[in-house]
Amino acid sequence: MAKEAAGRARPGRAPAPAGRRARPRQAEVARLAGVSQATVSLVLSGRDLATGRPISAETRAKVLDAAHSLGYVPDPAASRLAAARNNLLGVFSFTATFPTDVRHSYYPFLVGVEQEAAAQGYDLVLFTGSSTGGAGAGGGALSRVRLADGCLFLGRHAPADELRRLVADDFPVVHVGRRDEPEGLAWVGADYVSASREVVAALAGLGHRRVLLVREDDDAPASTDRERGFLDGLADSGLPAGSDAVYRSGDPRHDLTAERVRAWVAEGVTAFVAEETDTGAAWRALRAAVDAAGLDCPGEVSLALLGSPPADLADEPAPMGFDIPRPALGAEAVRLLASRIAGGPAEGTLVACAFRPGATAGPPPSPRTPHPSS
Amino acid sequence: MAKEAAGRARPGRAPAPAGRRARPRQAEVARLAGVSQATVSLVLSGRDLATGRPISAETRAKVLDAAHSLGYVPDPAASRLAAARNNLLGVFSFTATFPTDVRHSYYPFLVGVEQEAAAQGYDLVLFTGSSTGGAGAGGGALSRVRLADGCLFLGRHAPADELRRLVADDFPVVHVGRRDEPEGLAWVGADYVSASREVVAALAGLGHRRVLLVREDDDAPASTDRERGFLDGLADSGLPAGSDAVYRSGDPRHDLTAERVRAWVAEGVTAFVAEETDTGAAWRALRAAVDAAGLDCPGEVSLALLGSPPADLADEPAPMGFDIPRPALGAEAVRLLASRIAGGPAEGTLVACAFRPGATAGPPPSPRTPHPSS
DNA sequence: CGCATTACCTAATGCGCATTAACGAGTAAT
DNA sequence: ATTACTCGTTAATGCGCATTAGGTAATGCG
Repeated sequence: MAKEAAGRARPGRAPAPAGRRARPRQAEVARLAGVSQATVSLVLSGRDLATGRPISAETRAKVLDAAHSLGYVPDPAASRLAAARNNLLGVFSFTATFPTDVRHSYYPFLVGVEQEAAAQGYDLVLFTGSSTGGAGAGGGALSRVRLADGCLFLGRHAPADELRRLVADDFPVVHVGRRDEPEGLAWVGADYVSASREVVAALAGLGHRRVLLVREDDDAPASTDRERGFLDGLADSGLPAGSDAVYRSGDPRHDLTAERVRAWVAEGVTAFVAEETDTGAAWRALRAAVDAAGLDCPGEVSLALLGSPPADLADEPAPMGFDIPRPALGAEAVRLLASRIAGGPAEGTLVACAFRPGATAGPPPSPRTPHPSS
Repeated sequence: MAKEAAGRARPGRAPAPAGRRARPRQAEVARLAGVSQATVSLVLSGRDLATGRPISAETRAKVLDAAHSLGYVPDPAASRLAAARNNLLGVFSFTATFPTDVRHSYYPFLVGVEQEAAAQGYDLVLFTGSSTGGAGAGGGALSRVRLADGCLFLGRHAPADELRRLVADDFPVVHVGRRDEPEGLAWVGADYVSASREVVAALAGLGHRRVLLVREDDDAPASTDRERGFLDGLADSGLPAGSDAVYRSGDPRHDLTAERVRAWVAEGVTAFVAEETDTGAAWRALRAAVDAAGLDCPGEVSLALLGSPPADLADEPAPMGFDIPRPALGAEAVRLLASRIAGGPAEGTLVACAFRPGATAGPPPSPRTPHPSS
């Protein structure tokens, strides 16, 4: 082609402003060590040992010395471009700003993520949904995320379309939390169904025959799974699992009054179960209503929470329920992501929750007065 | 050289596994639009308009259409490699894990950082010091950081050698907090000297003649600045500013006893000032000792804190002192970093703190009993 | 009508690194 | 001694994008 024209055009970047000594490149290391750049790359990436690539110990030493004396550090952007990987894992959270808010706290997840990432030889990079800077064309999340080899998404507010897009491009993505929406999305989630079922089984085992679930008006998988587990649990124990076993309210704090609780108790309900949410509204409302109704908790009614109590109620007696193994979930997510990066399948994984006996449940009161259901 | 050999070797990356349709490149956009890749780059980066580069409106439209219909998103790694910039700002914090701990909370800074970054058209990327993954050779921080165009460093635990290295490589770095150590490091800091001085002036203005500073055994600039401001403030008001005006303890909780406080008061000290630290140890110890000594706070002794009270003491009466304008500091840091990226100088900037009258300081007790000092 | 502009666009090149075909130098086998 | 390898290293190439020197067609000027 125009090969003979070579030498005429001289585009590319202008040389760095004089006086600025730039960071050393592999080429400099190579020159100092008296070898080629390719050898430097082989040695420094350890690909020689791993793939049984033959590099003499002497050359290795020369290269490593040179790299060390120059203080060589690889350019992650170049690595990613050339090798399509740079050992970086992205973590994307869609909180308002930084994932620093303790209430929404992703923190426990992140602990597990961090540990497992380190174990797998990955470094972490965090992205947030808020900064909608001016990164040229394209959506905010989409572009930044590709700096890393793969990305974890936290929180139910992960925008479906961006996720869909990443999945379509076959970019390794793992969502923390069960999620069906974008077909082909990998996720890890807590097994709310089994855990909720277990809680109901425990209550039934204590002798409760009428158990009521209090939930908010939200159709996230996290909520529906709990309800399903609850109903399954009732069915398991042969208890009535009709729709009147679930009380659903958009504003429990308002709707869940002491009178209502008393009415339920009069009908024969001996145990209440609340779903866990960000705010813990259902649980708070339930506790408050039971208190207001003057009912003794482990004595007259039993309570359970399908999750962990909010942080600010940590000093109250632990409710019966289950704990989400958040660090384990995070770690599992990293493992799955690593597998995806390596070309593994995009599967969904459930992690079991730990049952918590707590101190808010006991046998139903008195010689059980049979209330003929219906 | 071996130019005639061209065509024989066919290295480079293996083509993507069949079936995986990859993310679109500029080349695809170009093909669809019927123009060259270079034109696509020009149009999409807006460099045509900015630099008065002549691109016909028709071509622009064709390119933009094509890009949109393909859902093109730029690869940040490639951008960074080619242009040495990708509109990403790094934020590096050296907390144990993620910057989620409320106590060390960098949160207020980050709020400002985030706002200003968005305003300047940058997106943010967070790094943490903990993940010491296996990113090949080289230090953890050093490599990751270069993904971004520049980086903010938070916290006094930023490792000096890595910072030095980045500065030496002329990588744009701004440290949040005054810092002299690596020569040529840009920083933004709060003006503790002036603020502390102001607090002392306020106490002197109330009539106090003997004021004592309680500080921890730490030589970070944040501490020494406060001491200097304190001493300057004493000098300003003509008060004795000898070394006995400062009580320094490695473990205030232990050393700062009620007896000691009583002794100081007997010597004529009427006001105490504590430095602010991560833990708030000095302030806690001071409060506790004064309480234990049975001294009424605004009445018999005045107290001041050179900073903001720890979060868990937020409901106590606000101490006299000053507040660090953390969001403003964060914003200023971003401005400075942007300037550095654009080639600006590596300067240090002080931001003024806001004086807080509080409720822990009043006039000294009684008809001032002149205690001949010494 | 010939030459200089001007307006638009493209070819060519490199950023820093990973990858791989191929080559030179030994060594073993035939 | 020639072939057949193995070992150690390098040259060449491209990742996806930005950049810049030209090139080409349309226009201005005398």
